[in-house]
This record gives sequence, structure tokens and C-alpha cells, in this order.
Amino acid sequence: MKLWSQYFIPTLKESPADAEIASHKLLVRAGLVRKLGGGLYTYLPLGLRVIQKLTQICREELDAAGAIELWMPHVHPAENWQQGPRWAAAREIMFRADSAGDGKRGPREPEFVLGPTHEEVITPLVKAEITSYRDLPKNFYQIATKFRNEIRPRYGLMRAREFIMMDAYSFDVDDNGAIKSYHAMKAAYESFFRRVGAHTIAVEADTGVMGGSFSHEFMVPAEVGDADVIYNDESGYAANREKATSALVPADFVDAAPGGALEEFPTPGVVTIAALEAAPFSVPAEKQFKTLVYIGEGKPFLVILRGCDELEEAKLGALGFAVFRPATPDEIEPVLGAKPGSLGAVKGTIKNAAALAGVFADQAIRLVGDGTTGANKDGFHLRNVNVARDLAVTKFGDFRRVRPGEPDVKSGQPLQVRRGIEVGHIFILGTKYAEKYGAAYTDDQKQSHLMVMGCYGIGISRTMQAIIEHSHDADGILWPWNCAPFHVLVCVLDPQLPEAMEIARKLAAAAGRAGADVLVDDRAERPGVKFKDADLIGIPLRLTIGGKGLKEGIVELKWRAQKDVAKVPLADAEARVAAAVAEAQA
RNA sequence: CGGGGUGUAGCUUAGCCUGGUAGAGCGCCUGGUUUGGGACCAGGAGGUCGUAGGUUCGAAUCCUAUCGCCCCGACCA
Repeated sequence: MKLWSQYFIPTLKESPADAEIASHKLLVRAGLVRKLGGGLYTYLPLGLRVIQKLTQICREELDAAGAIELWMPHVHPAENWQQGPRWAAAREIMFRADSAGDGKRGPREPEFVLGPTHEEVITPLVKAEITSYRDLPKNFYQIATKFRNEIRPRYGLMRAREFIMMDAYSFDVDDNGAIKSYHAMKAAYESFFRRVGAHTIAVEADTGVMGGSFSHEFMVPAEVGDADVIYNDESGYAANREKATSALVPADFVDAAPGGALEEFPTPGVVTIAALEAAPFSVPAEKQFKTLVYIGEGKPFLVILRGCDELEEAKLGALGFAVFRPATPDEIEPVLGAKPGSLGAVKGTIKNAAALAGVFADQAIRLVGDGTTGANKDGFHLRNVNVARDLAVTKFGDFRRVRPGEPDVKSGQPLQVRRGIEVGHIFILGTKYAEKYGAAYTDDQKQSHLMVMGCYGIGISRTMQAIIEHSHDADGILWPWNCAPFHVLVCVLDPQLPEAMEIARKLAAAAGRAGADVLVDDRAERPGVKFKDADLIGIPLRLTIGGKGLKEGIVELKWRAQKDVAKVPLADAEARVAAAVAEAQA
């Protein structure tokens, strides 16, 4: 039991100017957090209590799933990362953790970095400590602070530079073992999110090395989410926009036969899809090819899409380049022979085809049949470009961004889109890290094999905010019972009356015995202030004890989420409170 | 990092365009009246106007630079 007057809950009437969304405003107004700097927050006592509830439930679920808790350093030798597969890609978002020095030394490679995640630490550990199949599988986790120098911290805890995350890493003898570990974690996640009252949906995400459906993100639907979920309720299909596909090209689709010979025609000044759509050319975007040039690990490659489609850049990850970026016009011209706006991938028109690392085409271009594309000659395009006959495609794939309304791959029903907050992610990593760090084991035939890894994350602090985002009203937060900072608020309107405080203590004790965490508002404030604060901080069950009620011999019992107030005779109050707590816990 | 904003008391802000004594509300302190949904009266404390240069007789206000913060884009739990 805590007395409000002796605790620390700095509530605010007004929202801070830098808070944009409801959950961010409420985090600050309800006295859960305070900002230190961009993306850096102090967890005040109330906020910390919520975090502790979440971590405890998370721990229970993971332990039940067979995962083992440990604790790793957050200052990592940069060397660990330099040995790993993603130093080049990850260093941008990593904090360096060297001596602050005197600022006089010039730039140099960092000696230490702050951990944004821990594959680079856990894998060498497991390599050193586990060498036999007898010691596998293992799944290690920690619940700890993570550091990412976010390019743009945003929305309070939603995207912070320092945040609290559960991260787990599974090690198995083979793919089947990894899949088993994966499903155990998926079940643990579902149980965790259900228990804490976060209504998540599991959506398919980028699967990386394994393919299939071995990556899921857990999303809390919310307008302010920063990820798009493409879904169809009937078929149950749900995928991150970066991953989502549609049945745009029927499985039995047969490419059209060439309709005519290639023909070059002048298009002075035409450098956009839209300009080619307009008169006098009047080529619909669906009949155009869009040719994009990227640089992957130093080498240029082409991506071809329909003129009407957008590239989903994340899908280029499937091509296997560690780092890639759009090419600049200066880089494009020497390779293709023209400036952007007149580019194409037709055989024989590419100035220096040998320089290309590949020509990757979205499968939807097959629908185009005979289309129009740049001639790799400024001011000229080609028509009657037939995919099969004229394009030198290295590999077809799925590179376009899905649009709502397209047919679902499962049911053919139209896809829909909604926004969500990503609060968890599970992923089978394969042997990518095991290979780099030499994490191998010996099987019962004395053969050595690489371990197959999985990694799993839950954004604990983000989950706290996501819960607020979908569980609040105009007056404040509505905490789900299991993650509420306190379960019961005993609101004493006349704390100067010894009788009132005595009853408050009695009821608080009764609630406590029933298993509730109790906060007693004993402040010498006016009732209005107390009620407003009570609604703001959102404790699920409120008991009100006031001079008026005491004269009638009653106390009031009110659920934060409901309007009605129950008047309970003093004699029954302890039993009623205990029953209410028991009911809420069930 | 690109684009757009913004910085005035613990919080929310007016004043800036058109240079001339820094204002309000909330919160805080004192006293009084109040007391079931953010009370009222009286008094009070609290501000290098983000920072550094510049223009000017004079700068919160105009100019330059710089830093912080917020929003839009690429990244992620």
C-alpha cells in the first residue's frame, strides 16, 4: 500500500507542447515519464511500476516456454560487431561508447559501441560454451535497455534512443528444431500480449534466409502506428506492407507472344511516367516499364517494375546485398548510357551491361506484355518491348508495393490496409551468425554442424505506450488490470477525518490481502482534483470514501472503465472489495 | 541527412510583422473564505527572452551563425 501524499505522481493539467499523440501526452500528464532529451526518458515511479508488471509477465511466459534468462553487457567491443555480418549496415544507428576524451582527436573507428541488440554477443558466448548436441537446444533471453541512435526519435517511448526490450536467441541443431523453438516463442508471445491486455495481431514479416512464414511481427492496431498492415479478415492473411504480396499475376498466367517488332521513337523532354501517359504518346502507366538503378555493395544493378507500381525497397533485401542504395545520376549514365527518364533494360541497349550485378524484375511486368520503356538514349523510348523476348532478366521476384484492393494470395478477396504499432518480432535467423562466429556443435556421429538460430524481441517500453494508445478515453488512461501500476485506488475525500482514513486503511488492507496493489489518495486536495487525477492515471478500481458517504454509512466502488457507481454499505465493504479484486484477477 | 516549423518562469503561452519599461493562465509560497468532478479573494516568489556574434542611441523583436526541440521522408522493438 502506498500513500499518494508520500509517493511521487506529478500529474499535469496541460499536455507538454512536444507531445503529439494521445499516448505520449498521457504518459507525461499521468506522471509516468519525463523527457531528458530527444528519445531519452526517465521512468517515474508510476511508469516504472508498469514496466515491472510487463517484465514480470514476460519473464513468466518465457520461462514457461523453456527460455533461460541471463544478462549481457550493453557496452560491446566494436570488434564483436566488425566480425559479424551487419557491421556496415548497423553502425549508422549505433552509439559509440569510447572515452569522451578531450574532443581534440579526429574521427577514428570506435573501440566500443552500445548494444542495439545482442546477436554479436550471444553467438560468440554460445560458440565458446556449447559444443555438443547434448546441450542443445537452448534459448537465452534478457530484459534490458537497448540503445539505438534513431535517425528520428518520435512519439515519446514509441521510438526512443534508449528503450527497454526483451531479446531472446534460440540455438538448435537443425531447421526443424529452430522451427519448434520458433513456434514455442510464438505461443509465449501470444500469451504475453493477451495477459497484459495488448490486443495484437501477428502479421507475416520479412522472412530473410528461411523463407516460408518464419517471421512474424506482433502489431497493436492504431492510427498512429508507423507500420502498415495489409490484411484480409476472411482469409486471415496479414502481412507487413514491406512483406505483403498479392495474387496480381495468376498462377496459370501465360506470357503474351510478341505483338510486333521493337521500335524506337523520339520523346524529347519526356522523363517521367506521367509525361509518357499524356498526349501525344498516351501510353498508360500499366503499359510502361520503370527501370531503377541501385548500387549494391559497390556494383550497380537494375530493378524493373510496371510504370504504375512503386518499388518496395525492403524487398530488395532478398537479393542478398549487405548494403544497397539508389544510384546517383552520375553513376547511372556511364553504365546505361542515358540519364534517368530514358532508362531501359532491353538487351543490347545497355551501354555497359557487363558492369551490372544483375537485372531484377518484378513478376508483375509479365502482365505488361508489349510495353514501352526508355531506350538508354536521352530523348528516345522503345515500344513493343516484350518481356520474354527483349529483356535480359537475371531473376524475377516480388519487388513492388502492394496496394489495397488487390486480390489476397490466400482467397482472392480484396486486401485492406490499416496502421499498427509493432511491439514484437520473432524471426528465424538460420546459420548466418553461427557461420560468422563459428558456432558449431558435434552430433552423435562426431560430425560438426552449424547451429540454427532464431531471434525474438518484445519492445517492453513501447508496449506500455501502445497499451495506452488503444486503452484511453478523454479523461485519461484505462489500464488493463495486469499491467496497471496499482489495481485499486482508495480515494479519501476527507483525509482530515480520522474515521475516513481508518476505513481507507481497512479497505486497502482487504484489497491487499486479495492480491491487489493499492494506492491511497490521502492528499489534502479538493474532490474535483482527486477525481480528475484518478481518471488520468487510470487505476482500474476506485473506492471513494467521503464525509457524505460516511454519514449514509456507505463507500463507493467504481470501475475506471465503467460509468456506474456502486454504493456499498460499510459493513459489506471489505468483502465486496475482496470479491471485486478476485473477479478482476480471474 | 534533406524539407518545414519552433525556442519567452516548472508547464501552456501573448508580445516579434511595424525595435523603445517582458505580460497572462496553470503550478508554487503566505493568509483568509471554501470543500463530492481541475474553487475564490488578497498578497508574494520566480525570466541571462536557447547560445554567440552583428546592425542600432536602443534588440525578445531585425541580420548571421550555432545548438536544442517538434513535424514530414529513409530506419526500427
